[in-house]
Amino acid sequence: MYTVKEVAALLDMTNHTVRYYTDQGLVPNLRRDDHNNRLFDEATVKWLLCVKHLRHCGMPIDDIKTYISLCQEGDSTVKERYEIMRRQQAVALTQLEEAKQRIAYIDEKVGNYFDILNGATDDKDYDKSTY
Amino acid sequence: MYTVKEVAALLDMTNHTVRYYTDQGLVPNLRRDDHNNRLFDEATVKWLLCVKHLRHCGMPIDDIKTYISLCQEGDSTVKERYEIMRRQQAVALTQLEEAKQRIAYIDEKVGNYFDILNGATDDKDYDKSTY
DNA sequence: TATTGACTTCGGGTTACTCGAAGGTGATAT
DNA sequence: ATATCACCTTCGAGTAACCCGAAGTCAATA
Repeated sequence: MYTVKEVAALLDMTNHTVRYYTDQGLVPNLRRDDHNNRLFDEATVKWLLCVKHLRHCGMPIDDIKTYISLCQEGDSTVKERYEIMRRQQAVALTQLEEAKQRIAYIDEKVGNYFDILNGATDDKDYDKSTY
Repeated sequence: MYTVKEVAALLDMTNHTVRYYTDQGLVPNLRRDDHNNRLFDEATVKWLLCVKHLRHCGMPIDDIKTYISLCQEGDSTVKERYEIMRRQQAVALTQLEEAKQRIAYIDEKVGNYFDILNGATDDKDYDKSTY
């Protein structure tokens, strides 16, 4: 059983965000202790992780809510859930490519700056417009 | 020379976002034609690309503005810019790892759903809590 | 006993878009 | 000639997803 703080640390989000997601009804069957404090068991942590991943795909809260509801409805919704996840799979792959491009871009910048700081001479042809 | 729409398509952002960034002063030396329409040359497209990458690292608009200003100030700010980019490099690497984890998570979901849809029997031991 | 610290709810604030209205321009179609 | 596009512009309001802090509760520790 985890508290808000613990689960936030575990999944690398803020306490505020954890509470926000639970308040939005994105975490089914969330328990409370006798002082009304949120208590996360293994299952609720998994839901929260699912929410986190979908959210990081750019899926809006309301759409995540829909997906979670479908999950609760049983096997009849498997096809629909499959299609949702397939779409997020495509999104996630695009994100990966973008992340790589971003890294390539930044690596080049860092390299350029590094060379300048270390007094590289003009044996490299810098594009002045990039700094 | 590109119009808003063209540069938006080129860099894969919305027209609105392109205008928003320029209005925020994130694109130095942006030209206008005689009808006040924004005109992007190679240099301004590069600035916009830089803004896009930094923004996707999660850098706030105001911080990007600061970075752009430093760029305009000449070589005296190279060290500071280097340090900024080093930090974003770390962020970008973290994002890459997260993207990979996200993909692994979603791939597993998709695989599970696929197996169910294709009438897989119980030779695989599904964790029921994940659907 | 008093302080510490983590929890709660609630409501306002912030960021970065996002949208649409209202209007201008220039090219093409009737 | 004029209408209809398809762009562009500014501006201001709306939205999503946090983000923060106040005010209060409770348990454990100094």
